[in-house]
Amino acid sequence: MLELAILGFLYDTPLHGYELRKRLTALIGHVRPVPESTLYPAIKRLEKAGLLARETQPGATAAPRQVLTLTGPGRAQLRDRLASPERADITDENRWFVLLAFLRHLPDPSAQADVLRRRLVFLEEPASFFYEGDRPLRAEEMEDPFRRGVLTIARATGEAELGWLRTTLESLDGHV
Amino acid sequence: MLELAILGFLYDTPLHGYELRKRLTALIGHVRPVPESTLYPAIKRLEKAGLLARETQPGATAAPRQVLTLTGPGRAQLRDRLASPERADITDENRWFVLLAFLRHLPDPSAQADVLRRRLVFLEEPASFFYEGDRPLRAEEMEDPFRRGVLTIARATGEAELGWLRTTLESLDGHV
DNA sequence: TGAACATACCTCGACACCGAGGTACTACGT
DNA sequence: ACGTAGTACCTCGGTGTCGAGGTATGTTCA
Repeated sequence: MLELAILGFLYDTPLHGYELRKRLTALIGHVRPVPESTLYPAIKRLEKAGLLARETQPGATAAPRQVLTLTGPGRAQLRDRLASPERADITDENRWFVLLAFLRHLPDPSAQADVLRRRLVFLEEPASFFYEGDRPLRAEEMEDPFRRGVLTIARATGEAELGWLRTTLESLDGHV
Repeated sequence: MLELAILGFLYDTPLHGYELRKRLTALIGHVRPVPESTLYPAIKRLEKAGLLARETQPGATAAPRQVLTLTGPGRAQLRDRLASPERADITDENRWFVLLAFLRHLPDPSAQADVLRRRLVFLEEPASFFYEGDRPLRAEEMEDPFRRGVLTIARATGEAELGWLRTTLESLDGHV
């Protein structure tokens, strides 16, 4: 998730680590913080893998900046991760939102539609959180108000997203 | 998240690891799988911390079972984690749902209400995912359909949950 | 002058995650 | 007799996470 977001932000424009961290925090910091001790090793990893290059520039007010730029393989890697996401990028809402945030970087609308369809298939799988034996329990039959809340909220989310997915897919397919 | 769920399930009834894994998979497996190589070390951790005890029983059909039972400190620990959740348990929807799944184990309705109020405060914080400089961008002004989708879905989820939180808080407060 | 805060980057160490693989037994079909 | 699937538990090793702490410069305010 972190690596995808780094690649996504740098795809638009080169950034130094500190600025990158601010943008990452705006995107995913509301859910979980982005500590520097996670970010800087991640940058190193991506650099070592040849996905980004760094260039030292004098700092605007303080220490020198390491300006990070995606390399060719780095740009290809982002498109690849967007076009062929891991299962967890589809199933985990946090990761899915990050993926959506950068999906516009996939050049082909039909490839974008394929990704949306994977999420659609996932959302259409019958799923419940709570079971009595093998039988899924519906919100109406839960006496626990908190578990009922989980089902109620999940259902509302699912419906909102299904609606959005269907209209967006229509308009994407219309452009082909 | 995993540890909270383990404590939550065992609070109801003792279970052996294999059955515990099935229930964990039903609860959170849809978002991310629960590998045995994560579960068994987690059980060991909790045992080492004195939160659960194990008792070997002959297996129903195969290998002997390790039946896991929460100890007194284990039961106290669950109530403590429910009553004073970490920030990430409030902000990360996946973790929040797990917490909700077991919140009924908090004996005091006003303590339950306090936890819901923490989530309410979090949801009421103005938050956006996307910024232009410092200014948060609204769904209407995003030309990127995917980012617009993120905002649309997040808003629908937020509204559904706020509604549920408010009515549930009313009924909890009514019982005090 | 001095404290506080922001900019900007870094390491270390403890620990959690998890794919791959192993062990051992039962049940069922062919 | 053999393969497959399910039950039931486990270790190992590579890797990612992250709190704590460190280094250095610039600005702001008392």
